[in-house]
Amino acid sequence: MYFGSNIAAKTIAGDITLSDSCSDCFKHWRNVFGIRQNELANYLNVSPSVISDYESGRRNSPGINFVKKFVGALVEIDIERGGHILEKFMIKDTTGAILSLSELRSPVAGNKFVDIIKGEVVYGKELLEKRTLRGYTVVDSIMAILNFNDRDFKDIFGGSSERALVFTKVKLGRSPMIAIKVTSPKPGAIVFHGLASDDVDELAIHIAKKEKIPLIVSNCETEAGLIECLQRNLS
Amino acid sequence: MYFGSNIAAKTIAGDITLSDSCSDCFKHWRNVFGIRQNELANYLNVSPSVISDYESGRRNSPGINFVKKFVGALVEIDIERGGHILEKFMIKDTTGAILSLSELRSPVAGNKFVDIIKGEVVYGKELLEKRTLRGYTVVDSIMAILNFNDRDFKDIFGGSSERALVFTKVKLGRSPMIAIKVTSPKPGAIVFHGLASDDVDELAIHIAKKEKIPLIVSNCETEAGLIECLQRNLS
DNA sequence: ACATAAAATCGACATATGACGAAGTTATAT
DNA sequence: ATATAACTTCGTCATATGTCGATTTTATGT
Repeated sequence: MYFGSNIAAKTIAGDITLSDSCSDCFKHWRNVFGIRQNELANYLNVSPSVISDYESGRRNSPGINFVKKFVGALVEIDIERGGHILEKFMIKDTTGAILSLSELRSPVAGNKFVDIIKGEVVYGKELLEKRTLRGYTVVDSIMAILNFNDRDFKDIFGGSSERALVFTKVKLGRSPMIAIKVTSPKPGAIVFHGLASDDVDELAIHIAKKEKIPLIVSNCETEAGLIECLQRNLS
Repeated sequence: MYFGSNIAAKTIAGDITLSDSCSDCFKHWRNVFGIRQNELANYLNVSPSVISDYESGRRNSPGINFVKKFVGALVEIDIERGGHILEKFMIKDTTGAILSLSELRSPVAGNKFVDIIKGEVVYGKELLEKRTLRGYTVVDSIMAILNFNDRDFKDIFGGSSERALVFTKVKLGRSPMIAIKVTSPKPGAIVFHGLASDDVDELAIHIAKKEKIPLIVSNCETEAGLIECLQRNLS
């Protein structure tokens, strides 16, 4: 199962933005995706010369809106064609633990996130007032404990510490919190699913306090329901 | 050992560029690094109101040059302060196999790269004429074979297939090429160090041909010398 | 509550972008 | 060698950016 086309897009956008020669970069990435200037221009509803102008370096500091449109088009065109180029840059989950993963275009307020997942805050109500989240990852805690290594954790954070990490099939929540404790960067919020808020392990709460990470229990009926809530309400 | 501050920078730049609200993003990242508008403005030699204008969304498509300067400043200020924020986003090599890793600001021509590493092209002279490289990774092939897993390979590519992958302590080069064969994305060039060009394994060359990846043997005296050459000549 | 630091707002203006379309180049295949 | 597809170059112009400095608003610490 592949995840993270948005992470791939980010990498490409970052590459273009930081490059010394964004014109070369534009051309490079268009070529990687095997798309004609013509096609791209059509897709973006601009004249082909616009693409060429960018690729030939006529403008030296294009606005990020153009970069965004450009990268978006590469990604979408590739997806239309089957996503074979994108696939190479996406995360391949070999552990079977990742159930869902997304980076949000615009951040959500912590409180709103709690509502979306029918959450009950076990620790960190005040923290959530101020915190915003920019992505989430849902992992099967059983599979994660069995199969994750240190690097897997880094992968699922996608470079941002403002993500929610959602564990499903949680009994008491001790082991997930231990995993968090030894990991960096830390998530901006942790969600448990599968247990009542009263059942959350004391040590887990203790770690949450120490690390200042809000701890939430989701009362969605099912795992699938939780994932659906996230996907429907957050983009 | 940590690697890849440039990858961190890219992630941040990509985040800002693709974000729906780049102004929020500017503010977010400045806050993550704990830098005052004031300080940033000083560092960039602009008036503080410039920073505020960007963060308050007065302009909706800032040029990538500003983004570049902005991210660069965050990174450099953090490094001056000890690099504690950056560290969280960098790659931590737990395998001991990564000797050096860099993404270049501007691409190098394949041929120039060969010269820099005192290279002898075993296969793919023509390919190198046209190819450019945008980064390199030097790995200890012994350590890599012992300790790398599938994901480590993905990590060291940093999202770009236009990288050179340099293996040191190579005997014949067969196992490194086998590793490449099962990996994606593929590097743009492979360098072996530690053996004579005549000793390169036939099967290794065969794979290189099949995958259309130039295969180069570096004649630098020592591993350390090779790494120094790279660091001195490429940024 | 008050002083001070930090951040936001805003008018102004030189300069660069974003986009078009026509005309010119370079590859590539027949 | 020629036709065609793919790409580059360039003049043009409306609009947006990039930046400043002065002023007002919002935090923060005591």
